[in-house]
Amino acid sequence: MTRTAFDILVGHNIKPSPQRLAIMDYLMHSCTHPTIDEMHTSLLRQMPTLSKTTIYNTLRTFVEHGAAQMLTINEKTTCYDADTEPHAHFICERCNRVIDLYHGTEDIIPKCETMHGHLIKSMQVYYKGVCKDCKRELT
Amino acid sequence: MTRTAFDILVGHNIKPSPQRLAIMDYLMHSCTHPTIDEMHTSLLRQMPTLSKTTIYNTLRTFVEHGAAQMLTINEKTTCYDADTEPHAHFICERCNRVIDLYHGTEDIIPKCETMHGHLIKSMQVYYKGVCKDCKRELT
DNA sequence: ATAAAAAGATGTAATCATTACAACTTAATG
DNA sequence: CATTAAGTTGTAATGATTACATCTTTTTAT
Repeated sequence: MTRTAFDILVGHNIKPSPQRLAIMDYLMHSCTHPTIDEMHTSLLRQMPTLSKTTIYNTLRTFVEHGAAQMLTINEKTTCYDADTEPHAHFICERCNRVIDLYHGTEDIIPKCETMHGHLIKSMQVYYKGVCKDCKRELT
Repeated sequence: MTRTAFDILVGHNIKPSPQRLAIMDYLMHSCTHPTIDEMHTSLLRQMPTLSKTTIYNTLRTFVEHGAAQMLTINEKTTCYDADTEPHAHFICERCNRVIDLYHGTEDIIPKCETMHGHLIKSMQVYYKGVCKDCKRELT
């Protein structure tokens, strides 16, 4: 039983407006960690009146309610991930793709509670380098 | 024997111009992970002609040569760290301070070589929450 | 040493992601 | 059904970063 965008929103106490549902649905089914601009461009087809401001507002809401995470791995533009399970991200300096890495974070997650007296609320692990595909093309 | 800014620059094949030396020296002796703007404001006193563009150029050079690391933990502005040893960073959502955390990264560093076929060149670990001092003030 | 070329620094203008804000629309409440 | 709150939209403002042309300093070759 896969969770729908509706379930996710309601489960995080976010009112499911048509715009929010469309944005969450897009984010859930995208594996490319889209930017605000990409989401806007793509979603305009199915929702021609959708404004960029709404996407900004919506994603801030999602992040505040824990329904998505914001990635600042790319200095240029922020991107987003609907998968809120702790996992690392890799960015390729050549093709700029952001790729999920599901290994490597287990060891530092337990320290998420408190650390040196600071209250830890979230964590991000970012790797940078050259992805598998670009590596091949560079030979 | 503490390494000087001169040593660091020469050791990373960066020509030690007066501006670069001043910037590296400031970065090395600062524990606050300064932004470009903060560096500019502070360094203007001792070097009144120093331009912001030069600081941007210089820090790009430092990062490219591995003499400093760029931190994108704060969505608002990029900040920098002259300590290139792998360590984590914590940002306080209340006072916005960026604090070094020297524990928690050892476990994932060994995976820095390759991972799922990707070539890993660098890594960042970011924690967010409320710092010790702000926690106390909130009681 | 000196002229030519390269590297570095500076200031201004342009770019572009993000935010502020006011007007408008839709949903909730009584 | 009327009133209020919540959500959406478009435009304008902000502010970090970059592009670029000019100027200065350093390096190289004659």
